[in-house]
Amino acid sequence: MRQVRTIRYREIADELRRRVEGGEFSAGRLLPSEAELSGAYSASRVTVRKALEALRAEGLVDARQGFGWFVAGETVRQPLARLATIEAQLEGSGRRSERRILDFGFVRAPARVRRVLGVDKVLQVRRVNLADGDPFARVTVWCPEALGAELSRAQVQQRSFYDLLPVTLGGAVQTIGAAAADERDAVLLEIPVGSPVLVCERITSELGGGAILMAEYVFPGHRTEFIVDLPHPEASIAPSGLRLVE
Amino acid sequence: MRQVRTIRYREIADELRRRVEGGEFSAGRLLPSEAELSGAYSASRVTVRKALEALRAEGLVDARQGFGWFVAGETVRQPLARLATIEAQLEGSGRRSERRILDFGFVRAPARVRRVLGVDKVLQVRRVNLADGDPFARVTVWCPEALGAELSRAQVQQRSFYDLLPVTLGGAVQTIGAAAADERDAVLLEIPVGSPVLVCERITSELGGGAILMAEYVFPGHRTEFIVDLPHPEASIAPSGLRLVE
DNA sequence: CGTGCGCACTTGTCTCATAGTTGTATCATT
DNA sequence: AATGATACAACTATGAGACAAGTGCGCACG
Repeated sequence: MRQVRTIRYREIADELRRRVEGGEFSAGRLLPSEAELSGAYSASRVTVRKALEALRAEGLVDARQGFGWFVAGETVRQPLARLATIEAQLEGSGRRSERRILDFGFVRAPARVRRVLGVDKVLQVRRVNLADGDPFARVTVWCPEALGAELSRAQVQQRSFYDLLPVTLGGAVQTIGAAAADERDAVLLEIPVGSPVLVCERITSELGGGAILMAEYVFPGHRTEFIVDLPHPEASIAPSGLRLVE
Repeated sequence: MRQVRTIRYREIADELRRRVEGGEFSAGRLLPSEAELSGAYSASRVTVRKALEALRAEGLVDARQGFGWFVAGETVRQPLARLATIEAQLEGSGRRSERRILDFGFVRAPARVRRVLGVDKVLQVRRVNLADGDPFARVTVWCPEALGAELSRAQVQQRSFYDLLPVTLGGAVQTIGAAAADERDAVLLEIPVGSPVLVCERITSELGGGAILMAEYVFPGHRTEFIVDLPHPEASIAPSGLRLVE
């Protein structure tokens, strides 16, 4: 029988795959550093890295420079309890968050936006939100021209509308639905055309006033989910909840 | 013993979340100052702040400059506390609701259900919910064999599990995601294969205990959407003057 | 008695420093 | 070609500290 020449980095990759899939490193926890693994498996860092990169190619793990290796593929879970920006929630869960502005301009509002905000001309900003470098949401925000007149493209890229607007926010109503990705969103979110997406619409009101901000969010279905904490399920019919659309 | 790599600020965030949710700091009451927490956890103010900001992103706490950190309060919990059974909501909106049981039996639980409920054998009920005669949800419910042993097929057809189970329900956690309809669900819901659906998973716990009921809901995307009312924490914060940290 | 001012304390936001991590080379060895 | 050894750059989490800005409170002063 011929001696099979084992390739060390594949052995290590198999071993690590076993450990990761076995749940040894739960979500959020880091894998041992390359240096530690190097010691544990008596292999050089080069070899350990090759193994880890093989697993990254499979989508099992991922790494950030200066941070470490971690189990990948956990969906972004958005707690749906309070009025917060997605960016804040991402930062809070330790992810890197950026925005890429697609377009920025003052336009005549689409019919529905006109009806909700009660104005004709609006600032419309389309952008893509990235989580750890991957596209994670396509967002369109509309705000009345009067309020948005002071805003610049650079400002909108760096901070959220919630931070920028010079008003006190009163609350919001958000709807969550499912749809199929159209071609434009599919390209932006790097998913196949027709794959399921979560579509949300959020109408934010001024404290004690009417609607001042309207936004549409499109999340890829495989990466995102909302999570709702229900302290007392026996309470009955609510203003919020599931709604049948005609 | 191998050293587990952790991220300090996440540890502190978890610990603080535990303390806040455990009711150690009642609503409106101040948390210890960043300096105190820094000393208590032997971490720098930077790290403590990162933890607190993570909790703020979740909406659990908030802060005001020169004042302190405080629990964001019960006031916001109520509106969301009422996502009751789907049937109750339908009845409330004046629609006729029925259930059609697809199958009813005691089986070995799927892996995930086993992990959540912590039991091996379960009662599994699959059904379709109808609104005004049209299918609008495919539901699968799992409950531990011990609890479901007394239930009959006729019973689950007529009443909801919430009504039937002889325990006091404590709360639930529900996730909402998007997916594509597989063939089986497509037939049941009378929609094309691959069309977008809302997929929800609800884990209900016994009062003061662990998970006792797990359910999966599949709604056709074109007919259903969730609507959520999001109050703003700032609006409900008690004004200054309340300063009660031992 | 009331009012303004300062003091102590808080969060918000910087800077600088350090240790540990991944990313990416180069060169030698088997 | 796979592996080992090494070096360095870029990045991250964390620590320590300084300062600005906001808040609450009590005290001196009018």
